[in-house]
Amino acid sequence: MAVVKWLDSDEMRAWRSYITTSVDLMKALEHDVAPYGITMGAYQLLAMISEAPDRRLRLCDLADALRLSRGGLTRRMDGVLRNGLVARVQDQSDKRVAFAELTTKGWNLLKKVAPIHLQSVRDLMIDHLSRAEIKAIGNAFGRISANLRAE
Amino acid sequence: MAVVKWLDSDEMRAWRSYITTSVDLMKALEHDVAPYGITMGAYQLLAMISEAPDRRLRLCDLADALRLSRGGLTRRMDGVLRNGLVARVQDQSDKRVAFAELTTKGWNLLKKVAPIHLQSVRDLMIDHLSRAEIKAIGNAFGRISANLRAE
DNA sequence: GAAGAATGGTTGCGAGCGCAACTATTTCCG
DNA sequence: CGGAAATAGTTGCGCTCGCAACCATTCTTC
Repeated sequence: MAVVKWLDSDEMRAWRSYITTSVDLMKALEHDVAPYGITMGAYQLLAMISEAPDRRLRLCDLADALRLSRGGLTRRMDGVLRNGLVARVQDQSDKRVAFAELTTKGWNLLKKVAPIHLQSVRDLMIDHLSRAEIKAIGNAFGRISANLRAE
Repeated sequence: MAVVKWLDSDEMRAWRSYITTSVDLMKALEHDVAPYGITMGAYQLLAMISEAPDRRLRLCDLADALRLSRGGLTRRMDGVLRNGLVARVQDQSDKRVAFAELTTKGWNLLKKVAPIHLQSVRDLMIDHLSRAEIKAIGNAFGRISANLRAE
């Protein structure tokens, strides 16, 4: 095995600041939506469904979008089902399939929380970045993501 | 409350690619060290201690560095203690305090896994970025982090 | 120097999630 | 058509971690 090339100081700074900041950032986002009685996990679930046609999504696709295992999704669904934010709808043509569908209550909550969350994203990240940095981050992470999925 | 300004397409791309890629990236890093019988959590713990003077660190400082609650650290310590990678050393002058100290076994494992992890970081992220992107990410996340800690 | 506050660490409890095994349904092919 | 393989979702188990209550020790203040 070839000797691994260590990170130089720019690379190290990028890596470390990225890793540690990401953890802090996620906690801060979580903290900001907590007063509305919702976790970021549930928020992202609602947000995903809301963008789908008819505001419903196959559980399977939802799991992929949320980067959850199928079992993990079942558990996350438990919460939002119990709170009446989402309904579980059985597919009539393929009886293996079920959909998660946003309820009125879920939709109302999402409409209320989305601006809060958006403001967090601005305050904690986006508004601290120059246009060039925003583009750089979009490009960089887009490329990293494409490579991850290709592996 | 003022109307929130929605994200434009560059901002949205930056935000979304950052969020989703980060999750995927963490899982990939976890996957790459798993064959060596270690989790990223334990790896980061070992790495933190290894950088401290005498390769020992107060539990309290370790928890801060790892972004864990004190309880969370106790649990993460359980694992590495059981595996003999780290020793728990009581402070003699202040009997409330304990240190985590790298054992020879822990140090050897770290030496073995560090190049593997480093290679992952390069393959999955750093080597996909231009020098300008690396600097942009270092600057951007450094600034975001400073703001988070200031709040 | 004694009472109360602050600090460091652990523990019980519960939430979130991955994995593997399981059931139900559908598809694929000989 | 019929049986094997694939697909969708759930469940039991285990791991990680935050929170709050708790104990021990040290510091502060009068």
